[in-house]
Amino acid sequence: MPIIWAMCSSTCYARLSDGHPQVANKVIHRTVGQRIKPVPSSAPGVCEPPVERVRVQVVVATPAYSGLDRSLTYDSVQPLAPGTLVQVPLGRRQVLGIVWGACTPGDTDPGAPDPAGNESDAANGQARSTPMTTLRTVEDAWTDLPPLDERWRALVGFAARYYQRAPGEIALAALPPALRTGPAARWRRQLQRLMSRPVTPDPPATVAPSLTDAQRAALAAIEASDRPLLLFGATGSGKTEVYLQATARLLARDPLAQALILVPEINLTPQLQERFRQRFGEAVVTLHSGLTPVQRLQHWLAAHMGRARVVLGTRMAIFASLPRLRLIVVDEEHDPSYKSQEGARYSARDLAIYRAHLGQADGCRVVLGSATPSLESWQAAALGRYQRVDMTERMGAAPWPRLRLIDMRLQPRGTALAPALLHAIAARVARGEQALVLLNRRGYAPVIGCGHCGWKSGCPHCSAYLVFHKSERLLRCHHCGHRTPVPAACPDCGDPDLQPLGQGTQQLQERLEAELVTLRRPDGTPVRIGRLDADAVRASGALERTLQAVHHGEIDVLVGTQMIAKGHDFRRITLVASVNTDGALFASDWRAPERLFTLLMQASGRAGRDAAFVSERGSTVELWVQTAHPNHPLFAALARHDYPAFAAEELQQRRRAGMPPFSHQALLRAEARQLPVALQWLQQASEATADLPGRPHVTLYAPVPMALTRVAGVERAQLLLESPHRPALQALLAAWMPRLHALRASPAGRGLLRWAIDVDPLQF
DNA sequence: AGCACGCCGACT
DNA sequence: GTCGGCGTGCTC
Repeated sequence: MPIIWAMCSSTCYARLSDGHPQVANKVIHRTVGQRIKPVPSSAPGVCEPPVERVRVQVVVATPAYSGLDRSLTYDSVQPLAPGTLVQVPLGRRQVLGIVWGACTPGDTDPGAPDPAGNESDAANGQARSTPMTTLRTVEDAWTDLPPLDERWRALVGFAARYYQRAPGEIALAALPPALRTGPAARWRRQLQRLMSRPVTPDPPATVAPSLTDAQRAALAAIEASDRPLLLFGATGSGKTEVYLQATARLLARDPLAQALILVPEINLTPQLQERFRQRFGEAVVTLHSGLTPVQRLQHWLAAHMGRARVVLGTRMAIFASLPRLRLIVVDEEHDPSYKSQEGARYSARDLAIYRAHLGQADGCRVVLGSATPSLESWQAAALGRYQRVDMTERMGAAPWPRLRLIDMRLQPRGTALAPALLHAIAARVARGEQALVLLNRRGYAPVIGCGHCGWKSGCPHCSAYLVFHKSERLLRCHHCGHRTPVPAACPDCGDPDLQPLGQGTQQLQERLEAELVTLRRPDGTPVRIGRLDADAVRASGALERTLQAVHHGEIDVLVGTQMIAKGHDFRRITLVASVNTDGALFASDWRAPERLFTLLMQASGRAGRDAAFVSERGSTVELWVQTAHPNHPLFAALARHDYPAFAAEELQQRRRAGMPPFSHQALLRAEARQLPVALQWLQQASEATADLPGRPHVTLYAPVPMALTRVAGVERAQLLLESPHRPALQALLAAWMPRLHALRASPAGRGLLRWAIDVDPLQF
């Protein structure tokens, strides 16, 4: 006992004398465990006397607001190359870290400023002079794995600086979770198994289809250009074949080169994945959140070791370790899912540009492809920063769908589906054609209400309505997950007359089933209505089953949210309809028109993919849109499938209003139990910018509650910053961060739950 | 973020 | 008299 006492901290001693045996025992065990355990070392023999002790800078997964946002200094018994994975003690835990700077001699004067060549540390070098004697030791180093290369670290460093996060947070989040959490032994086995596998066979010799002139021109431009390439190609114009052949030619030219293909959501584009597999076989790996931990580790390792030649993945794949990366493709570059909405809010598309820039000396190219590019990219091409290549011709497809606008002002109030549209759908189904019906609301009805007193089904935790899900007989909150049985009577007045208000995909499906129940297909079989939304695809395999059923013609009408507009190549669809369009047209979000145009273009691209099928039965291809604003200029451009015209119009408005891409924005978000706390903190944060660099060029707006103020019992508010000058905004944000940390810790931050900065926000 | 400590309310 | 809530603070 006396020995233990001597090693205990003073608090522990005090506890013992307090006479709380249980508490004291807990403390003793922990303290003793920590102090007595000999420090394991990867080179036990050289531990004493220290031979080549060095200090290393290590980043670990600590978020920016933890205060530990810079690299940590550890003692090491051997020099470690930057990029080496290490296991280090942090508090009572052992965590995975990455060596981030060059090693420095271990015998430096403890008080001397950190001599590591780490600029961020040098800039914030105050109070970093941890005395040598207290330095803890690197526990283990994965020296059998090649270190993460300099370019990768530069990418992570840039992302950290630009998005105002800790390098360690971004770096560690980019590694497969199994590496971070799994036991080292299992990880080593994986690595060895992978190393012992035979080398990836060369891609199968497939016959690539011959290219159109436009495709050949695009291919040539990819190889010749020293700028990012914006591939402006209509749906069905053969963009994918350009990606495939650009990749094939690269791999043939350089036997070690790697290509990175980014897609918005891999589950929704099984056909793209299949084509890459067919063309490149084993040389392709995927990287996305749907993989099992072991798969993700294997695929990541394959990329890191250079065994995978092609990585096909979602936004997270932008951080894959690819030592011989020579080509990056961002397919559907306008898609908002490239912008991360939690954690470090990075844009994979923007980082792709930077990553290609980092690899430019080695001839790394980047291609952004879209039929409806983001206005940011469109403007960059107009300014010559990107090179634009057009592919306007649709291959093998029928003429563009004709736009049919249904003026909802002329329909009886509350009409969900205009009779004319219903007839059109029925006519097509009777001819053996298919229809796609878009409705961006899942569930049966977005809200239920009391016809007597006006009560509506609000969520108790959120400032949102509970959505009525008829099949489950539940009211569900789509924001916090709250679920409750549908009440038999109004909770306020007891009236049993509760009505579903508005229409969701479930109701639309039910409605169409009822309306078309007597209808028969050409072969005499009854009509089938399918549904595709987040609820319908929750069950595993449901998505694939439904997609297959549409392909095989078992489903005649597919109702769904925007996910039905993406990527699928359905051959027999001749009619696409948007049922509830106006919500997006006049939303408070100023990017809503852009998203609507993109969605409707994308959706109409699903129709008439097979020209022969359409002409065989003398049919036409149509896009039906129900709207109360048929004269909106957006529809004029849509009728002509004229993205350039739409972009020109929208850019002109943006320029006048000083909106992106003519300005750059950042949001400071704050969350608190009480709204005033969040608002007041933002106000103080705003005032704390007065003397910051860049301030004269930055506009700060008043703190406001978010559009959806309360989610899961937390009130959210935000402060918008805007500047025509990106460096000014960046300088302000960087200088602001330490003050925000201080403000959080001060009395002003009392009651604040969280805060975060979102650079280039997409959602407000 | 984890993970600890510490100080207050309901139970064996 | 203990179990357990989450508020505050620290981690090279």
